[in-house]
Amino acid sequence: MNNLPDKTVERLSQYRRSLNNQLAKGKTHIFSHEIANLLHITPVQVRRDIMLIGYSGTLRKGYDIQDLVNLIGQIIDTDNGQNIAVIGMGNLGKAFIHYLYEKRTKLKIVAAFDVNPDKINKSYADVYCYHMDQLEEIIAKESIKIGIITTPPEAASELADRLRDAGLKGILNYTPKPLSEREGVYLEEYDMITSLEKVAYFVKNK
Amino acid sequence: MNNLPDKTVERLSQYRRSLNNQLAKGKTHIFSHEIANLLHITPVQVRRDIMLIGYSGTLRKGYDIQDLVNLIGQIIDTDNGQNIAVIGMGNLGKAFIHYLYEKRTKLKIVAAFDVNPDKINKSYADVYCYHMDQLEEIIAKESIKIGIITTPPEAASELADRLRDAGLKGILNYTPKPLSEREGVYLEEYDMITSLEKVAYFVKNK
DNA sequence: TTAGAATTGTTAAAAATTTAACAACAAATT
DNA sequence: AATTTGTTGTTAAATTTTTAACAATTCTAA
Ligand SMILES: NC(=O)c1ccc[n+]([C@@H]2O[C@H](COP(=O)([O-])OP(=O)(O)OC[C@H]3O[C@@H](n4cnc5c(N)ncnc54)[C@H](O)[C@@H]3O)[C@@H](O)[C@H]2O)c1
Ligand SMILES: NC(=O)c1ccc[n+]([C@@H]2O[C@H](COP(=O)([O-])OP(=O)(O)OC[C@H]3O[C@@H](n4cnc5c(N)ncnc54)[C@H](O)[C@@H]3O)[C@@H](O)[C@H]2O)c1
Repeated sequence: MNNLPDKTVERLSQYRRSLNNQLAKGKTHIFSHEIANLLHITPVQVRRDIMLIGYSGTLRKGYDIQDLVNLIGQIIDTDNGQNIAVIGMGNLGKAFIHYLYEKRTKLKIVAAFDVNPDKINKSYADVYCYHMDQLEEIIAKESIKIGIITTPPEAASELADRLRDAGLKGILNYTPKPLSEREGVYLEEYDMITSLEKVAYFVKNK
Repeated sequence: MNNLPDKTVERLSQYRRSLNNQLAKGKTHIFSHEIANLLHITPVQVRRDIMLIGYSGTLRKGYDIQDLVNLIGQIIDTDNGQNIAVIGMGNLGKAFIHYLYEKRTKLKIVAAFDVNPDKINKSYADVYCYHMDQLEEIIAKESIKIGIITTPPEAASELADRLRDAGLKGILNYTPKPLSEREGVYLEEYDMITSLEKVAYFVKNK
């Protein structure tokens, strides 16, 4: 199950989120068009994605939500979860820690790092903040494989090297400075301004 | 210039960001492959996008950065900028306000809204936070056209209706609850968990 | 018990996006 | 002055992603 289209992988994550909500409401089965409504995409796309991961629903009864959630888990989770570090315990770093803390997911933020003495050696939402000097040590000890960069942009590039050298395999960069690719490290970037300017463009032109 | 592919619009925003950095460093001209490196995409894609917006560089000299920045501005900005509101002055709301405050862009956050008395009637990074009761009034007064939702997810759906009724044309939803489409309102969603699970998937499978 | 409605799974078609290929030509080098 | 090198702009091809179409099947209810 390792040749799924990129876009399908993204949607699987969203399916699971919505499906869990439905489960919480006591629903056990769901139709493709219901999932589609939840995510405002088309039912065909839902059915096709589900086909690609090799799951089958029952005709006229829909998909068993729990089964589907489990299967998605098998595909996108690792068996015992993956440990994550946040580097830069500012507004954004805190927002993410707080956010992930509320969800129970296999992705777990197990450490934060900063250089500011005010932030260090304290916990925020159960995540302990270490000094940057301990970066390599803690990454090794906690076998952290993914890092989220929320420092000021100036620090990002050097930091990414350090993370790579410490053995990280994935980096999520929220800094507005785009990073160059590093061999063996999957890189994902996000800049809010891109989203915002996209909205602005469509507001202007539609 | 209003039939650009979605993906090109997204990239234009990123081009501008990087180009401005280069300008700041005193560079005046740039080659397609340099832009490509900055964003880790291919030079062809850069050239093609630039072609689509109708700009021409000079052979063997590259693109005039200032001209290109100006042209991108003409395409994605409105003439006198666009006013934005943030609803929900928590960690994430603050992070965005702080972030946009530092950039000089035509997109300007002119108001924040919250229900918590601790947050109301104070300014954060020059943005004044109003009580939700004043939402419609301030939106009209400041002719706000775009809203960023950073409240708890429970509030999102009702809020989106209220924003639509108040005349907003674009909504950026950072709440993990996907909103349904509203006639006449461009909607963009972002959920960090999707990015994170995508990284986790590729870390696991590559 | 038959006809009609609803829903899945899948193949095929369409649309969107990215990549390749290369002609044109300016600048640098011989 | 001739040749090589580097770079753009653009058309065409390839790839990826979305949408359409529909056969198969189950349920509902006439
Ligand atoms: N991509 C987006 O959508 C988006 C949105 C908002 C902010 N941002 C960016 O995210 C980053 C953080 O934003 P914020 O509002 O949380 O800023 P912030 O100033 O609140 O937080 C930055 C934190 O990083 C720490 N830090 C500074 N240098 C460091 C270093 N070398 N190593 C480790 N930690 C260091 C600081 O002590 C601080 O705690 C900024 O780069 C900002 O531009 C991005
Ligand atoms: N999409 C993402 O990547 C991402 C990341 C982190 C957090 N989040 C989400 O963003 C939202 C905000 O996160 P946060 O960490 O800033 O939370 P927070 O609790 O710090 O902030 C929420 C703010 O909204 C205010 N609020 C509550 N109800 C409101 C209402 N009805 N109207 C107006 N304001 C109201 C609260 O007073 C508070 O100030 C949450 O929904 C969270 O799940 C999303």
